Amino acid sequence: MRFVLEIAEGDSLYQQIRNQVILALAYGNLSPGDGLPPIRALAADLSINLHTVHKGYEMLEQEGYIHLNRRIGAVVAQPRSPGKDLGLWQQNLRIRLAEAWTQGMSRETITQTVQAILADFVPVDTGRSGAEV
Amino acid sequence: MRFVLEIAEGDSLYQQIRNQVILALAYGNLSPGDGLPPIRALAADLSINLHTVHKGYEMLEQEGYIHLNRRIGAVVAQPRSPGKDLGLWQQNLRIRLAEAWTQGMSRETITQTVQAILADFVPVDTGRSGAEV
Amino acid sequence: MRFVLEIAEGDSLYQQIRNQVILALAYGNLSPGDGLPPIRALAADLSINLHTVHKGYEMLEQEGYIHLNRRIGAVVAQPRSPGKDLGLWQQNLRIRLAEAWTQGMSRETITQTVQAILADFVPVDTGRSGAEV
Amino acid sequence: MRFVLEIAEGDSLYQQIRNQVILALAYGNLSPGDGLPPIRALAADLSINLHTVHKGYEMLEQEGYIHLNRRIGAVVAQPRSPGKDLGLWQQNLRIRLAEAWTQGMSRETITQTVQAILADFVPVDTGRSGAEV
DNA sequence: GTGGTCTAGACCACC
DNA sequence: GTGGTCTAGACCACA
Repeated sequence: MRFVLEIAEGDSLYQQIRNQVILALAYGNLSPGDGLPPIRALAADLSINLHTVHKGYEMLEQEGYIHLNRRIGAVVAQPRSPGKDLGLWQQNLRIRLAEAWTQGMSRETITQTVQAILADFVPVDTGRSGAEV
Repeated sequence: MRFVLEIAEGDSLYQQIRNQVILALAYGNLSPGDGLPPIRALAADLSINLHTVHKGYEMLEQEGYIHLNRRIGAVVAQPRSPGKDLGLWQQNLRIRLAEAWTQGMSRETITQTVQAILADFVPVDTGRSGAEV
Repeated sequence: MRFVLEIAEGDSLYQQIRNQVILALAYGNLSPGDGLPPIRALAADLSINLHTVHKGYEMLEQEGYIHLNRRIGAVVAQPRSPGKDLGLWQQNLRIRLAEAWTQGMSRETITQTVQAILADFVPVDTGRSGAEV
Repeated sequence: MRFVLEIAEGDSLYQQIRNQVILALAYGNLSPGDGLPPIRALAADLSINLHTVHKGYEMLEQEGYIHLNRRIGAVVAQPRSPGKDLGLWQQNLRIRLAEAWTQGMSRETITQTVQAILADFVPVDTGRSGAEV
């Protein structure tokens, strides 16, 4: 997979790494069992520090998205049970939607935007896969 | 409107103030023309620093949500055109949805969650005033 | 509270910091609402690096034991819902008990040891408290 | 006995091997005099490195659980006197219990959990042999 | 003055 | 060669 860091957003570098991995998962560019680039390699590739990548990977591991393993590096985990703090997530979503709403976007437009995004998502592949890494 | 700050949230205090105002707008607890609490009063009420409240208000003004006026204080602005940086907003929304998707939430569940949130939103009243502050 | 780092155990430094805080909580030397030493101060006190302390605090925050806040530093959180991954914890406990068992410790002796430890624990104080920091 | 390695566990592979042997001993699936699988066989079976298995066995030998013999392989030793570093073990147990306690588990619940685990343990059979390996 | 992020470089544990 | 830990020092964001 290709990582593209859109620097200059509000998000920190490691947050962006975390987000990119999750997006890649949702879009099917990354599947359970796939390996992520070694920390050092990705760091070199992005010209950022090793520790910054490490922190991004650590965050993903905490959230259950990947496993970090000394032997085989970082691999995408099988999707687990709910886990996620749903309340915090919903509150965040609520704010995002409120932003659109107060900007004059109609319920229909917002819903369509959401649908359009969801339409591109791909079911998480539980089996093997040869996604490019 | 009542401001409630969650000290434990990941968002900074001024971000929370900003978010609460937008949510209040979406839920109809605040309408264009309404006045926001004076900076000093709110700061005292929340027992936080003046600067923090000011920063929150400043952010809202930059985004076009309110007008800051030394004489009459902060008042909610009329909704403007799509001013918002749509690309950044969509990208943020996309990540939020991808989080849910990769956690196993179905399109239907996600859509329902969105609908449920939108259902509670109230059209921004462009010709009223006097909402309790 | 006093931190005593028993170096040379298998645990890493930040793990030991994490453990000490949890023990302090169990023994009532630390209560919800209490402040932990600032990262830099503790680091200096223990003659270890700032980042090592930071990682320990971060771990505690992830586990819900404390809140990290730019304004007021690290404070002990109110006890939350279950949270903890019970399965992993039980497996760890099981191994610990199996070690004792296979060393010839009787059920009675093991139980007594556990009781003795539990006897010294103090209910988590939900109210204010003036525990020394 | 069957070895099952959890790649996602925090413990290293050789630690897991060591733990599984001790658990097998406690549960009576392994008894003094029994032979452990040959290093090569186990390594092949788990598809891990020879060194890793060897390190696990070495650890067990240092702790007095097994004897390593070039001719007859690894055999479970007779239980010895309290050899174990009791202080370290107790401290570890104390932390485990403190975790549960600070998560709100009551003395009764913790004790019951301990009892439930102990109930399944089987006295180490000092005069048997031939358990399936 | 507090924590948060990023960089840099070293050494270790595991495999 | 992989991730894990620790050190060191800089700069930023928030209050």
